[in-house]
Amino acid sequence: MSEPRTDPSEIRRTITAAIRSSLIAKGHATKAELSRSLSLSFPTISKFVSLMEKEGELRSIGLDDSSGGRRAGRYAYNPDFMLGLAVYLEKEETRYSVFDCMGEAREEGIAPSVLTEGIGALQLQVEELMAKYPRMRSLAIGVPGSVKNGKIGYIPGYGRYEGLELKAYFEERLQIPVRVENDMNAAVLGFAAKADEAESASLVYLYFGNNGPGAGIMANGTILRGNTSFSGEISFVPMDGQRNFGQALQERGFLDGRTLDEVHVDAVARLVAAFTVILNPKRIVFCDSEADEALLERIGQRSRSYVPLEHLPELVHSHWPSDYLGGLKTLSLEAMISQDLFSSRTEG
Amino acid sequence: MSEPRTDPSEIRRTITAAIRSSLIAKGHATKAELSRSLSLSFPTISKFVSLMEKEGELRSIGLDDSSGGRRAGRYAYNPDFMLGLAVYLEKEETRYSVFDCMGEAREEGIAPSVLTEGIGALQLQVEELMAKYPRMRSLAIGVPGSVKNGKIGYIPGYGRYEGLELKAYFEERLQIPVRVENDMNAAVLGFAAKADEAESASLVYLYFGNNGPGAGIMANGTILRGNTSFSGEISFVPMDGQRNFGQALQERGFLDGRTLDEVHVDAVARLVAAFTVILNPKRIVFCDSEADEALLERIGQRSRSYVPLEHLPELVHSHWPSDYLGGLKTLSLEAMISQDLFSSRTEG
DNA sequence: CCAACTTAGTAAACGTGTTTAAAAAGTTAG
DNA sequence: CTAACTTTTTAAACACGTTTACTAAGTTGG
Repeated sequence: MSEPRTDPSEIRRTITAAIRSSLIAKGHATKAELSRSLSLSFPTISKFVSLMEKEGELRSIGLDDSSGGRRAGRYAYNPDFMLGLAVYLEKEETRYSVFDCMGEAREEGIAPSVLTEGIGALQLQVEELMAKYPRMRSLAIGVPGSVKNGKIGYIPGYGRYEGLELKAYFEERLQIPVRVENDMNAAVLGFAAKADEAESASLVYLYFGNNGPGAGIMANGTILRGNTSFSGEISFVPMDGQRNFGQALQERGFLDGRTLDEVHVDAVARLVAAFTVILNPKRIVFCDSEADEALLERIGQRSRSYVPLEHLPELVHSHWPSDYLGGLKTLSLEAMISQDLFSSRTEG
Repeated sequence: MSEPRTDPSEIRRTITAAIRSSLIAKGHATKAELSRSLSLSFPTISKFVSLMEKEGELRSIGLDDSSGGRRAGRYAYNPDFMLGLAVYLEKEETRYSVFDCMGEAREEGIAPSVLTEGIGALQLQVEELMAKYPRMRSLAIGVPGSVKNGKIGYIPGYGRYEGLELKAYFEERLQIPVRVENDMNAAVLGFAAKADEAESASLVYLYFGNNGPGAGIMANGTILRGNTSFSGEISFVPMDGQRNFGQALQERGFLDGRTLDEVHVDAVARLVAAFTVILNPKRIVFCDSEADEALLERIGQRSRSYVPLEHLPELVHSHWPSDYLGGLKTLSLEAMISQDLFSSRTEG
């Protein structure tokens, strides 16, 4: 009961997106290269590339050296053509980043938090940036709560955002595609994009914060949300006796901005084992502010008492804020890339 | 870097598959209905349907009553056009089922086990059935071991099958599409198909056998295999103290064909909690031979001490053998449906 | 029973990606 | 520096789903 998509505008959109994606990933390419890598005929690629160049989206960057015949023209994506905006809402502040398709930041900044103020304040901040950057073409919003289809679910401590259709709200008002995602899920997306993981990879991003631990989970290349958006609430994993993981972390006094204490190694190892047995991920990522190399080594060691070594995921650490932002950029970029060039051409 | 599929033969295959799928699901339809539900133009549907009728794949079943205008011709899928074969390898025997696109069994039977004999014996059994049913168009094989891309991985106790490219082996020799799947994964697919789960559903199928427990896991609509095909080896989930789930089941003497003992309720509840926290599935399915309604109620009760009630999955039981077979049928049917009508037309 | 209306199906024109043929632009050997 | 060869690009013919116009077949009211 799947719907084949054979309408011309859909095909055109797909081809445009493929060219954009390929050109941005590779940096530059010739028409022949695109034709080969995208499995589209040369004339089709030629038509699209020429049109996109005329629109200013692509730039010719000269001719290749000859490889035995006529020299090929080489094209690059024009990074000024479209910009993206990533906004992440935090307790104390709202952070934002304006960036181009190469991921280069054009402007980054911190604004007052809107979590207590409501959506109007956020809308003002976004509209200000859109006015300043008229080529803004997509928006990604990261929030510290559960999200499903652009709608905010449970968001502890910020009741006025609960149940809000954030994606629909901004798409209607801004007329650009909007993506909304939970912070941990964005981080796991960002890490996967950075690490250039295979499309079907499974990956877990762990965070042990002051507001209780959480995990972002990617399985078979997609973000796991679960039936009631409860996926990743690892605080409830049963441990020894009647304790759960959250309680185990707090016992013997848990961190306040400090590194994850070594006394919690066993609790984390049990968690790692549970993930291994259920998801069998390729990697589990820790925040580098919470776990260093030595600690990961100890956790890995301990995990081996629960699960055979050959099935244990690689335990790595990474910079959480960068991955979070990277994930939002990835989401924004995907939305940007799949836009139809001809749908809303109001400007000359 | 995705590859747009614009080649004519691919589009034709997609359209044919969509018509088959829709017609089989609905039982019958008119051209206009198909055109609407598949979002394809009437002339295209008309062309395909007429051709498929001429080939004998569809049958006209008369005219509808008029709904105010010319009466519409109604078409049904011919269940004799293609047959599927499901084979599942077990220790003591090989079971098989020949069935049509409606899932109706045409022949079912038991043959000697080939797990100790090797692949040659299996090939003979299959070829015999193919000779008897010349309209056999796809084969699904279920095995009690891990499978990835049609290749058998770890299969405890049957070393001669380990590492075998089962799918490639039979596709080459039989010239029909072949699917190979692990038994628990097939069961979860079968249950999902039967229960008509949403495409993005998460589902876990639990089994506590004599050879140790296992789980089939579906997340976001796809089967979870994991990085080293270790997903579902729930025997290793850490429990109280230094025990794991497998050991907890065996302590105090575990079942021999008997119902899951009530003394293991806490162990299962901890397992349920782990799944809830990581996958947050909609349902967890137990074999009805291992757990009855009353026991599920007790497990559910106990689980609530670990995880908030509103996030707990529904605990249900189902007939494992039926679900296993159903999953293989689903796989076989999918392969059948997506075949190109014109690729290998040797017969008149 | 015939005019007006409704729904199903067919035929021709159209749009768009592909295939095939030809031209353009370069390299290399003698 | 020209003949033979490569590779890139353009142009024309083709294939196939869609759109549009039209024909077929049925209903209903006067």
